[in-house]
This record gives sequence, C-alpha cells and structure tokens, in this order.
Amino acid sequence: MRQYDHPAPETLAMTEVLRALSDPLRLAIVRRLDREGAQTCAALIGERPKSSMSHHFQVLRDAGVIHTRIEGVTHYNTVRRDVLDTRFPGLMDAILIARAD
Amino acid sequence: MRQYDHPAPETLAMTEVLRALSDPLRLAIVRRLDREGAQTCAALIGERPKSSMSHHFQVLRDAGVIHTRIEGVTHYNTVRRDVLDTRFPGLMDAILIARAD
DNA sequence: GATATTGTTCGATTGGTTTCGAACAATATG
DNA sequence: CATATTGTTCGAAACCAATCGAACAATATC
Repeated sequence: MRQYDHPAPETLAMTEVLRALSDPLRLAIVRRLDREGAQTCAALIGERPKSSMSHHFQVLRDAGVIHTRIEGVTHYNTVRRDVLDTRFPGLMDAILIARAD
Repeated sequence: MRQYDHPAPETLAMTEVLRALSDPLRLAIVRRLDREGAQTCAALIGERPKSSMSHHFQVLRDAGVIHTRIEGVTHYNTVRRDVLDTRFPGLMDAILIARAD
C-alpha cells in the first residue's frame, strides 16, 4: 500500500501555499476538508471530472496544504493544520474563517 | 492629475488577493511597502525592467492589495491594510509576519 | 481470475501569466 | 519650448496552469 511523499514542514513555501489556495475550486476543497475532516477524492467529485480533481489534489499536496493517506483503494485527504499553523501562524485561520470568497 | 480606480472594499475576492500575493516578486514588493511605507515604483526597480514592474503593480492594484496615489509624475504605492484587515481579518498579518518565504 | 471501484497518468487543447523592449503620455525643469 | 523623469501601453515570445477524455494501475469483491 504505497503512500505519497509529502513535503517536509520546513520546505513549505509561502508563495506556493498561496498559489495553491488561490484557485476557487481548491479553496473550496480545503474549506470543506477543514470543516468536515478527512474526505476521499470521490466524495468531492461533482464539479469536475476525476482527472481534474486529481490534478487539484496534487497541487494542494505538492504545496504541502493537504495530506493524503491511502487505505486500500481510497485516498483520505486532510488539511495539514499542525504543519501549516507552525510554519505560517494564523494563515489558515485567516483564510478559512473568512466568509468572503 | 488623473488617479487610478481602485476596487471597492466589498468587491475584493480572497482568491484574487491570494493569487496576487503568490508571486515571489509581488510578495516582496508588498512586504517592503508594509515595512517602509509608501514607495514609488522606481524605488523598487532593480530586479526587473520598469515595464515588468508596472505589470506587477497593476496586478496588485487590481486585486485590491495596494493603493496608488499619483502626485505629479511619481506614483506612491501603499498596502491597503485598513481595507484588507476589515475584509479578511488576520490575513495580511499572517502573510507579512511570516519569516518563511 | 473476472469485474468493479478509486484515483492516477497521459496527451492534447485552451487560456492565462510573465517577460521585456520599444514607443508613448504626462508632468516637471531648464 | 526642449529635455528629463516617471510610469504606462503595446506587441510578441515564452512559459505555465486548467481542463478533460481515455487509458492505466492497484486494490477489493464476487
């Protein structure tokens, strides 16, 4: 059961995190993961075909915003709050709390 | 002495602000404006030709991140902290305070 | 082992962004 | 009014990002 490589906390770049979150669909994904906890990729499909969703999850993963745990055939995604909060204090709070898009 | 149109506070979009700040050069510009106060475009040239800098200032202005005041022939740029802090509380603090890039 | 499920990878298209030099506009100064 | 200064606009090139269908890989189930 192979797992993904996630970037180490120290290597997260502010600009990459911001870029990953600057897409409306990705921001919506992260907001939902934050509210509802771990979600599979499939649970969030509906807006786009799965190849598109897979792409966006990968962008978020590469930027260090989400963590993906593989269990069998399903991928559970979570926001890396601990890592993000340590490296960029207050950032995710500000982004996730905001009601404006 | 014509002035720019700046987007109204209510119309700022989180994703546009994040996108504007997701470029390393633009983030550096905003950090410097925040630390040193109003700066002309020219004061920040050095990394890129002025046409490139003009482009980045425009992206920041369109996203609502900076305000540009024209005085004679020079353009003074400032971060719209009041507007940004009202609409996205804590966001600029988190982005500007962070030491990581 | 055949089949279904979950998600990735590939390849192509489209559209947007960055970059920069050159020409331009507007104000200021000699 | 000629000239310098500040910054914009234009046009073209290069690059990057989003999108999606189709094929694929890996696990699970019958």
